Amino acid sequence: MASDRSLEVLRVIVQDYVASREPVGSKSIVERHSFGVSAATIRNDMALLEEEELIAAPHTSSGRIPTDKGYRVFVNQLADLRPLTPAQRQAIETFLGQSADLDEVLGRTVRLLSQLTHHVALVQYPSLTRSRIRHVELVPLAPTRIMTVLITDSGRVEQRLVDVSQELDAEFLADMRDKLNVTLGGLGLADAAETLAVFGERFERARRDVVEQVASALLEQVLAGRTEKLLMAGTANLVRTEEDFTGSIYPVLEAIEEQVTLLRLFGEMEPEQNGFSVRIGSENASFGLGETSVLTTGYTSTGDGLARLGVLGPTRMDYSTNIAAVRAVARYLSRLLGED
Amino acid sequence: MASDRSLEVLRVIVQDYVASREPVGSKSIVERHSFGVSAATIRNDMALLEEEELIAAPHTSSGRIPTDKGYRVFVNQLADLRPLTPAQRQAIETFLGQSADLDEVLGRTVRLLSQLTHHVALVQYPSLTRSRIRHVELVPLAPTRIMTVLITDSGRVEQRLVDVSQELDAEFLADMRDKLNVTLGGLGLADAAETLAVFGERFERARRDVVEQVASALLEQVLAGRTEKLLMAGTANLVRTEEDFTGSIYPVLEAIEEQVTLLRLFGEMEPEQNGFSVRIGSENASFGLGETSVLTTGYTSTGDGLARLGVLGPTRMDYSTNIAAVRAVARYLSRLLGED
DNA sequence: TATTAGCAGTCAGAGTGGTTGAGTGCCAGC
DNA sequence: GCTGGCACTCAACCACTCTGACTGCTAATA
Repeated sequence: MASDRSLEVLRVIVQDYVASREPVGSKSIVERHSFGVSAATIRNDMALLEEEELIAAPHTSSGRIPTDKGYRVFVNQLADLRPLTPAQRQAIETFLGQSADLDEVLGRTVRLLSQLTHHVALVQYPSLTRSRIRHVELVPLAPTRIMTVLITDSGRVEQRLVDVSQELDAEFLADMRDKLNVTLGGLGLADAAETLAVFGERFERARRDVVEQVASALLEQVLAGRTEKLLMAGTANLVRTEEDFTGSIYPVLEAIEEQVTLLRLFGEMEPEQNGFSVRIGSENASFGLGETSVLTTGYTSTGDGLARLGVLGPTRMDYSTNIAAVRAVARYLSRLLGED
Repeated sequence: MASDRSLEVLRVIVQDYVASREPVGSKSIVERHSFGVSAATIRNDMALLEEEELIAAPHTSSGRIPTDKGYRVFVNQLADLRPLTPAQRQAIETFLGQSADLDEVLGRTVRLLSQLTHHVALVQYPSLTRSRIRHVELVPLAPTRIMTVLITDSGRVEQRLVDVSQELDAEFLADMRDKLNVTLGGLGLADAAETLAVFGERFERARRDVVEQVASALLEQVLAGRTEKLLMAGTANLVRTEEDFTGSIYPVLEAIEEQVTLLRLFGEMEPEQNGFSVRIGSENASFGLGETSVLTTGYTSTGDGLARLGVLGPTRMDYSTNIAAVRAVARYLSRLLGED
């Protein structure tokens, strides 16, 4: 088993490699850190770490770099999160300080997180699955065309167009809207789906067809609410860190442009400890992201852990600082949305 | 002045260079194209073109590549747009065939255009400035907090939260909503702004404060409607064409992530001929996009030329094919949205 | 006057070989 | 368990040469 000191050696190797992007040698370790032992001793420790596959040599006569497994051990041991600088705290305050609607708050959040970490930031919209229907609106656009608008208590607004088979007068529309709101208001989405399926029965025969057309549009919206959405910012940062990737970063960019991929990834990120979750390098290989790490944490919108946010960057990243940033932003965002 | 043949030579230089990414020499021209003259003659023509700064040599003993000015002459002369392949037409049909709401149609359009051209695709939302208010909705979220929803005839939906200073009962809210809809319905946004400014006067003193809070939220939305929005897809393609940029593509990606930049660029793109507009290389230098070309055309949403869409890629791109693709997509989209 | 063939000159890029220096692995001694 | 020392390895760098793809020019030709 690796001794205390060799774990410490792993720690400084990760730190120095992240900072310099160059393989770390035994000599530079004793120079930069006060271990109180000679380079040869460090070499012995490094041999140990290499045996356990926590570090590896790009070529025979070079320093060592951490393996994915090494990063994993490093992160798991990570106790001291580097606290944010006052300037960073300030940035969070001013960025998120003003109230606005959900779209705008999340948009600002994702840009903020990307600026704080200098990596790609991701913010998932609060899932609709657990939220409740607050209001339904029907807007006539043309005699046989209406727009249905669904508003949930998480502040999300979904719209859809529906063509109906007969003309609808304003009165009838208002009546239907009121019935919909009375029936659906406050319902969870799953219950709403059930209710909508039989909603047509409340109306007279002649109107039933058209009501069911509207209801099925709403039903689609309710179901579509489960197909989650996410925001992204700072993809340019991937290019900035291009050298951290062995091949081209094209496939990486392609993968993250595919929202579905990221949503699956988010879905797999079970919270490990106090809501926080880290996936390192090859752990993401199945998503075409084998050279990237993803840090996420949950944030709450209405007192319930609904959605996640985080950053994505090269495996060689400053975990300590970034974890602190993700946590801080999530905390602020939760507080902001919790006020609702 | 450049002769007919030398313009033809320019044409094949652009074509071959775009296809091969390598400087084009006189010998390869006579080999690949049947000019019926010798390489020496072509060289004379090339000397002419170089004098007029339409082509340039990366270094003394190499072939020639087109200058930005050369591309410009080439594009202006472009008569034969390469028609889309049947497969591409098919793709457009199936992609845009199904009706859905505005967000989804535009989202699909931008992805489609990016796939057709293999470049970054841009789609501007129909501007709200010329559109009219279709409906206003007020949704109570909490006793002193409501959400205002603004729906325009271009199908756009804007939402905003507003905190008010006194509790509002449902009746009063319904009354205010009805008054708002009667007053604002069908109004252009400029007129709506004026009307909203004095809207409070219609109510009794005690309520005036709270009405004005709501009205000013709506006013903000009306004004915010002018801050235009655009969608982007296919940024990964910029990385694919990385070699076409002299330095890093980082600043390019940064520039296009800044929506404001692109919107300014779009705003400057006056339609040159039949709505189509091309900006080449250095013509975009002021936006940090001096090595990219942008092709745009307008599309119509409600019978009026409201918004633009287009592609952005390296100056060295296949103008003929891409112009055809942009045009075709704009035509389909106009038809689709015109049905409203 | 427009075109052509031939030839000298240029130069990026690829290939070669030698050198350097950072860094390891190992061993004998403390 | 730690240390100093030494032989060994190998990527990175540099200077150098060689090659081949071009052009530009000139003189001959239709």
